[in-house]
Amino acid sequence: MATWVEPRLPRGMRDILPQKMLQRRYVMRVIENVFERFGFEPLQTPALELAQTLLGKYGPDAEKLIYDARHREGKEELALRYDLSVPLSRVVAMNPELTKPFKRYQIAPVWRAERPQKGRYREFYQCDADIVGATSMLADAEIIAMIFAILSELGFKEFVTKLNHRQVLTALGEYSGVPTELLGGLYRAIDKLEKIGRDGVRAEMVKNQIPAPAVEKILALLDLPTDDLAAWREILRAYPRGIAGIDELEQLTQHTRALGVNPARLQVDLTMVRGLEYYTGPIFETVVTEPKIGSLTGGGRYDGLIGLFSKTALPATGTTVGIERIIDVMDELRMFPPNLGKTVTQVLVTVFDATQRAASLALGMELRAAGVNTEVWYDADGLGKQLKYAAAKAIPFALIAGPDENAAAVITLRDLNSGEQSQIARDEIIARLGEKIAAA
RNA sequence: GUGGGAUUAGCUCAACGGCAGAGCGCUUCACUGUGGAUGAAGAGGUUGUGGGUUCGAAACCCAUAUCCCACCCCA
Repeated sequence: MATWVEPRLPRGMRDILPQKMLQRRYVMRVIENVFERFGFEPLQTPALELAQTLLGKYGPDAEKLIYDARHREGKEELALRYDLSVPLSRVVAMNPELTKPFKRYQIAPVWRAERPQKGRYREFYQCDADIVGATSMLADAEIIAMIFAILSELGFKEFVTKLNHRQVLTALGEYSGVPTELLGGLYRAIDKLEKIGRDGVRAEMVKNQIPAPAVEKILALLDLPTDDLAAWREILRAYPRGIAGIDELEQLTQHTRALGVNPARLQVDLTMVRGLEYYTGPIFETVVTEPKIGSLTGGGRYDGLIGLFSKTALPATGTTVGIERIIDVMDELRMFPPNLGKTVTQVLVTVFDATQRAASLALGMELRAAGVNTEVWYDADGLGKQLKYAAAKAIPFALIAGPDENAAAVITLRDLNSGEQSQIARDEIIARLGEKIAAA
């Protein structure tokens, strides 16, 4: 035997035990169903990518969080994927024959070496849906409509999707005259407006060495309502990129209305910034106000990314749905459907004694053949122990058959939730149990 | 990556320099055809890990790991 080691997990990683797995699977199935309803196809890619595939795509800050994953004696420089958009771009570049627009979804783990916190893990699942090869703002609008479909289907009421445009932010930089190398600091300061207020943003800009005249110009802008497109259009009229961005935001909001998106839950917010460097067009982010847990979805248009892997550039837009945070929020707010069980098992077939074992096993296999998730007890234990097991696992039903039942050709069906028992003819048991399960 | 708090039985916590404990849970029994009720008995601990101070450390000091909180960033 090897030496004893205390069982531990790597930092920021966790096991997902069966009861939690059932919740996760429920959320994933809802999301997958909505994705497919909008015509997105499933895709899978390796957890590992060549390091060069990932490097230089996310910006220096994010790049520090990428996990190295070299084989001990391997020659390839490998890294664990950091998101699903870059692998998608690689796939599209490698498979030019894919029919465009290419709509795919992928639900898979990604790894980021961040400092863990509640709702922030180093290994976590992302659910991405992207459209490659469409320049129309209708594609972006469809992504937003899909986010709304997912969140409302999961039972979310208090959420808001914020919209901004990378080109508007770029124009804002041009307008204020902030040098390119300081733009990141400028955007990050602006992004905090809601959180730290106007004076906080001023302090943040000063801290980030934004020149004083630029600080004043930006602050004047921030005094406008953050969704006043007309006012911003006027101010940015000398900056074609800004105007183009505002045009696109207007088209986008119109399209979302045509798609039935509730306008009250969609807010243009010209101070919303997303960190990833590859965004080029509209950007969007969904936040819930109730538990403060950060954003539930985030995405945008990245028309330049695929061009980094291919001679022919392709436009792309999409979103990440933050399943981990959705699950955390739903757990906290008890949003899971009440009939979402704690176990997959629907019935426990008890074994009355050794002479009944064969009969119980046969009954169990019959139930399984009929599609009922069934467990059969292993040992010659008392019924008390067997029912206690069923109760501990929250198995809803138990079947009992001893000499009394045999004599009458019946089986006792016990409902563990109500404690009610009924005798059912042996040859009707599958049909009757099926009804009970359906009603539960 | 920076700063703060926490870490003792499976879980929630107590003991604050002098014999490591309680509640819940678990096992067995009261109960040879019935779980979540009651009563009794029992099992379970390198006090996160490694050093140090002390006659004596769960407690004080140092380091380290993990979790939580705030930054940073983000799903």
